[in-house]
Amino acid sequence: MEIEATNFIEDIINKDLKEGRCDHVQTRHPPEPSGYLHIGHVRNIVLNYGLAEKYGGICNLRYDDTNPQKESQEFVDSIQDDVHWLGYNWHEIHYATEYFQMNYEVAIKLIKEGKAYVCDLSPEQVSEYRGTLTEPGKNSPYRDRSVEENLDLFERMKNGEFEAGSRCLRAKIDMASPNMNMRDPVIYRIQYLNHQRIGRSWNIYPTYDFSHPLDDCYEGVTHSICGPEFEDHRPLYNWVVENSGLKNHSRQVEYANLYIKGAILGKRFIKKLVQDGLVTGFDDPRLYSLRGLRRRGVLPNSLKNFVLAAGISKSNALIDPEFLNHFIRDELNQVSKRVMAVLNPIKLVINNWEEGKEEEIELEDYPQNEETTKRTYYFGKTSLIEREDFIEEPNPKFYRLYVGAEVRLKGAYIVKCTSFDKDENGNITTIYADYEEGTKSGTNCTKKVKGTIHWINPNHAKQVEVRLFENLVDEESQDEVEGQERATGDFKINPNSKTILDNCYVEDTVDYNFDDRYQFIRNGYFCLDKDTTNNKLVFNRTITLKDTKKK
RNA sequence: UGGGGUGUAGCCAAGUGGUAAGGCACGAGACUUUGACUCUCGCAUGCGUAGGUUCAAAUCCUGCCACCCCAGCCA
Repeated sequence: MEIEATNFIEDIINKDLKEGRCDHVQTRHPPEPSGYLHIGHVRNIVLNYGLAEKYGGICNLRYDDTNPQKESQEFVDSIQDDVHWLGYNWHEIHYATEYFQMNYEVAIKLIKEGKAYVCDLSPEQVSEYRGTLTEPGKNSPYRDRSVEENLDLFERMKNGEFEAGSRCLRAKIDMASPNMNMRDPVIYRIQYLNHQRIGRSWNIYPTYDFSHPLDDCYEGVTHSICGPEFEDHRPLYNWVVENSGLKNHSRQVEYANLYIKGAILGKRFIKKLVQDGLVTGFDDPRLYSLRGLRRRGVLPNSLKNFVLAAGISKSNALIDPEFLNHFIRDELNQVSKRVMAVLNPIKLVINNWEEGKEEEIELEDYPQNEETTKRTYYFGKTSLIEREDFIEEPNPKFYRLYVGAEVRLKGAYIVKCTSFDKDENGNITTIYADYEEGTKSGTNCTKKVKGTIHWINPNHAKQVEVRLFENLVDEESQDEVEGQERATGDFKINPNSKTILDNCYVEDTVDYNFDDRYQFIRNGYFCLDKDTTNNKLVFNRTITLKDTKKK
């Protein structure tokens, strides 16, 4: 399924193209390598790579690696891997740190033109001088230093002569601006850190506000697409570009964030879950990290279709998880191999079936496709069926097994339940039924029954481990995790978020592969997990089937 | 509180002066060797709110309300 969607960003691009503000489209995907990618990043990735693709332009991957305090090589590697998994390719790969010399030269130009100055105020003082939301700031006493002194001081900052935090370079704009970002923003700070890519080669680091617009211009970016939090940085973005003397003028376009109700997003929250041992790692299947989703069995196109269908607007969206689930199911339904598996087995014995006799039956691998392959399976006297497919006390809304009820065994015969055994503790141990001749599936049997259940022949079964997942966050505290910033860590973890069943059976007639997706009839969509316990196959349930059972 | 942004159904979201697209969810029915899938039908006299302009307003104007972002030498 290909989702076609246009949005306001394309309107802007079309207008720019039409009015000659640009003659091509170039975007960039600018992650900071400070965490693993999660579903909230997919929209940005789809937009940047997708728009470039759509307009025949290019999209570079550019790491915004200007703050070594939060970054590491682990994250730069994982980001590339995740982008590839989503099916995108960058044109070139760049790092903000590549442009440090060029950034530095622009800074020198600004100083020479009296548009930037070295400030000796401490971080606390800078904050004090900045004023508040309602009161204007006041000028730094160092604001009017001579060009020569600024040049000298900046050079010495670069040479590592001053303590970190003791001085910084600031753009000289307007301390009384109602926009806090324009009150002489810091554009360079001193940091003596070992950067993952450039080591200790620089003692001064440009801030995002300074490097980002410049880097966009160097690369020839036409549309710099970013989150809503940068909307009031746009005047600063433009100030930097206009005062840089660079030819290319990129345009910053903001769009709103996308959140999923009940999902914990945000790098720092996911990190906390991992650190606290509440999840097994960044690829825990319960997480909405790309790694987690992937291990859970979600296919990348489902994610793309989801963000495309959700649309792009300027109002922050808190989306119902069922909306995502729909796209996950939709794709899985098309590609999954149908297989019978019993998760919670109970024995079913056919009274009127000859002991030891097995009959070949035919099952379709992909009944959702016209030209499906088929496989042979075996029906015998004893089967394993799902415990919940039998009920002791009949209920009019229940149309599976109870004494006297008729049900079809998928691919085989219609059977009628006759009795059941209980052990001394009152647990049901065996169910008995009669099969009806002439009702085999695929023959021209006209008899119809309400229910069809799946089963496993224990002589042709693999015992496997199955992992079922539910929402990580306790439902009652879901409201507290609505938005990324609101997820303060107060949420409760759902103790049932992960269930491991180790007494499950699947047909042994199927070849199981890591890349394949399976629908266990009536039990949901599954994929193989890399972990194996006791040499048993381990299946993760990606998602359940839609449940429309009448209550 | 100064500035910026956003308010269309339970959740997303089209709409740009001509009488409220679409998807998810939900409800009813058909089909069915999966209570899945598929199909059919239903689902806003209403567009945050109060006024105003107009033959005509979700769209234009004015006031008000709600939510989000900004006072890092983070991005």
